[in-house]
Amino acid sequence: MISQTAEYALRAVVCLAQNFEKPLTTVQIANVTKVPEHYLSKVLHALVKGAIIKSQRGLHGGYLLIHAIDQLSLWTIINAVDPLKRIESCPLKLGAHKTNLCALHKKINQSMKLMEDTLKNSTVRTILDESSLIIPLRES
Amino acid sequence: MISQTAEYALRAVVCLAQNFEKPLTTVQIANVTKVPEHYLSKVLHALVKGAIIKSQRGLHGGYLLIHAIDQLSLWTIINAVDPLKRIESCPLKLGAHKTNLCALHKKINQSMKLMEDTLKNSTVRTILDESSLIIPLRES
DNA sequence: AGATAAAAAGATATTTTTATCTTTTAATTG
DNA sequence: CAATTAAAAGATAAAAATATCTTTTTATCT
Repeated sequence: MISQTAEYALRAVVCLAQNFEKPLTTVQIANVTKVPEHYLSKVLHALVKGAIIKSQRGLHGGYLLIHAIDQLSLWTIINAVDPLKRIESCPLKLGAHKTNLCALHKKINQSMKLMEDTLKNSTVRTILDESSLIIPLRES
Repeated sequence: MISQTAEYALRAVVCLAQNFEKPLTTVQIANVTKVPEHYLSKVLHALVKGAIIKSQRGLHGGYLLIHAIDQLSLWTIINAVDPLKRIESCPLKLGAHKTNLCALHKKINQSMKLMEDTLKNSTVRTILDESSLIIPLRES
């Protein structure tokens, strides 16, 4: 439903949000998020290209969030690495359904929109603030 | 978001619902739904195993719906071929998050639940009834 | 019983996603 | 400038999803 890659991206950004002062390296993020290190490196790169985070090479380098955490939605993060594509046109390519999706695809699309809207309305800050005793990525 | 396989299953069931009197063969369904014939055969088989449809071999055989179309939800169909798995436990396997998901996974899960609920509340009848000029799977 | 129709089952292939490993490039520090 | 650190880039591998093709089994009809 949400790809592994998207889940990894969300973890990485939450991790960066929890440590927003200093750059974190791939290895550090991998340790906290439990994402395979080398795969994470690709995901982080996608987030850089998607302008969610920025990277700094060399000593004391690593990754930093670009956005304020209350401006950054889960949807934005997911979309940077693995767009949740809605149904824009008839999957069967029926001409008659071009402008108007049929009830089946409308309904599927609507259900996906609800999910999308929820993710659009959830900022990283929401996630950090809602954590009480259970802190994202933290064991205790 | 919804797998290709699930989309195919939905199309197949809608097709059967539109022709509920007589069994339709794989080839017939494939033609209407524009699903690759041999792949469809696997999907239909999964629907049989999932007790959504029944099959009849031999001459005049094919597939038939088992359920009344107003008892059958899109979710049930999708689940038979490609379960939309919600987040049941912490993907990081953090002990502290065992009973209580963290805010991140709660939120992802909640967004998936909305989608799931929409699909649970949509029956095949809803889909057929809502079609006015635009009929599912039909060109004109 | 024999011919035919159609699903079931199984084998193989292709594509996409996820994961790993290595080499290259860029930044920092002494 | 040399050494070190870390991201970027590229190459390869493994796994999962999707697709195709062939053979087998079961049912129907004459």
